[in-house]
Amino acid sequence: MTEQIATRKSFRRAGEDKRREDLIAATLECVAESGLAGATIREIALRADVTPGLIRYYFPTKDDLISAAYRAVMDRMTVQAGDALKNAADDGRARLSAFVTANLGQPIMDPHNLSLWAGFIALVHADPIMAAAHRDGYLRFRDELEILIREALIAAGKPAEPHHTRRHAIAVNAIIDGLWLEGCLAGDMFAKGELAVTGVSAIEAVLGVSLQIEGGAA
Amino acid sequence: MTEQIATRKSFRRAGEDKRREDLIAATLECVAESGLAGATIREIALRADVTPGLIRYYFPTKDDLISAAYRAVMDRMTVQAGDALKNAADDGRARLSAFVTANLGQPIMDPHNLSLWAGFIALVHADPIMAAAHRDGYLRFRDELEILIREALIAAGKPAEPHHTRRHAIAVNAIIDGLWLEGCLAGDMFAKGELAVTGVSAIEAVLGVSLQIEGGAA
DNA sequence: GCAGTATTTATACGCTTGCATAATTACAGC
DNA sequence: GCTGTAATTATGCAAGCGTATAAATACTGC
Repeated sequence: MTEQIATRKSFRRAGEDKRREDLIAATLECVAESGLAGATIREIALRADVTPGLIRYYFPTKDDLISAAYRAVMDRMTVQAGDALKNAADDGRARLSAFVTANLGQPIMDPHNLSLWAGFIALVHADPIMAAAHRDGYLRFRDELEILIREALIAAGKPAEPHHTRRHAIAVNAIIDGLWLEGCLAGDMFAKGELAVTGVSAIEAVLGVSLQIEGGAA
Repeated sequence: MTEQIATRKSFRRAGEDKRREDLIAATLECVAESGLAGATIREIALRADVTPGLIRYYFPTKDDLISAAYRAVMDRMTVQAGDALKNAADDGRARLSAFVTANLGQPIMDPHNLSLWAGFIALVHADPIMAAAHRDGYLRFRDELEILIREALIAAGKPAEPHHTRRHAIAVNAIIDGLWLEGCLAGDMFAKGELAVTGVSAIEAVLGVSLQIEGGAA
């Protein structure tokens, strides 16, 4: 039996980018599993197979890490929704439909994402910097949506005046957010794909346009 | 100059109900001001003008207090929305419209409420008790909404089959939640009453029913 | 190979937290 | 008024938190 004297942890250096990524990933794991309260420096370090001190080397304060993680989640969701557009048909209606469906299905509509998001939203009220970060994200999302709506209206041969598309964007954004919430919080109460269908239908009604075109995309 | 020896805090006994109310109110103040993280036992006790130990007398654990506070918030919002119905006309369409408008205006659509709500939602994923509390509130709200929708459809002479009203309730609930979110987070970006109007319009489109009847309610 | 430095570990400090327990005190019933 | 008890305060503890700082180590350039 070898004497197990306290020995210093062996380690390998990792590039700055890699480390930051790993630390953010570990943070998201913690939050996903036990909420923001469970995302302690020590627990995060444990998951990243690193000692707590190192975190401070890359993120001066815990808030820096947390807000970086928040941005990462938002970016990830944006990218995931964007990917759905790449595979969509050219038609504006199909694109809008694909966008909505992507946002109301896996992996975006996920309780873990909600936990993270809610934790941050709770901070928005107290922290102006966080509030600004959130507003940026919100406006970016809504602008993207407004463009998709305009394209869908045009594809359907309907007028697309800015005054109307803005209001439509607000309403459609609400539908997506609201259903996303419902799905994240009580996904088991709905059949698979039910919320996506519900969302597309509601949006069709609001826009007065059918988003289903014959021989739809895959 | 009187000797200021450490003297025991004087106190008056309060009824059990009153104390519970006060403690919950103090909890809500804390959460509203600085998020769930700011709602510590000591800070809550301070606001309620009570010593920390007393909290344990009424709420065995902190989670008990927090979840009680969450239920209180939900109940309050439910009551406020319900009040709007009392003053509404008899017509099902007017009632639905009033309900939506109430939920998308003061005092329900308020950043403080959002902070509270988000803080709790962040816990739902990790805490089964909190999850149950939320689900109860959600279903109660949606059921109430479904009844209003059915009445509105009937008032408009439209069929109101359970299969349809359920889906409608899901969609309308999403619209209300989504717009409520938008308003709470960035109320200054919208004209007063804009979101309520947007919500009613969107719901009219989804239901295929006009909620505005000639000589509308006050 | 060797020296220098950026990266990582180790250790510890000061604070705050939720919770437990014992001592006190206001009130109710007689 | 006195007594008993329920409500409240006071005190303290053990654990966990974020952060600071110094020592050790893996890698880089020569």
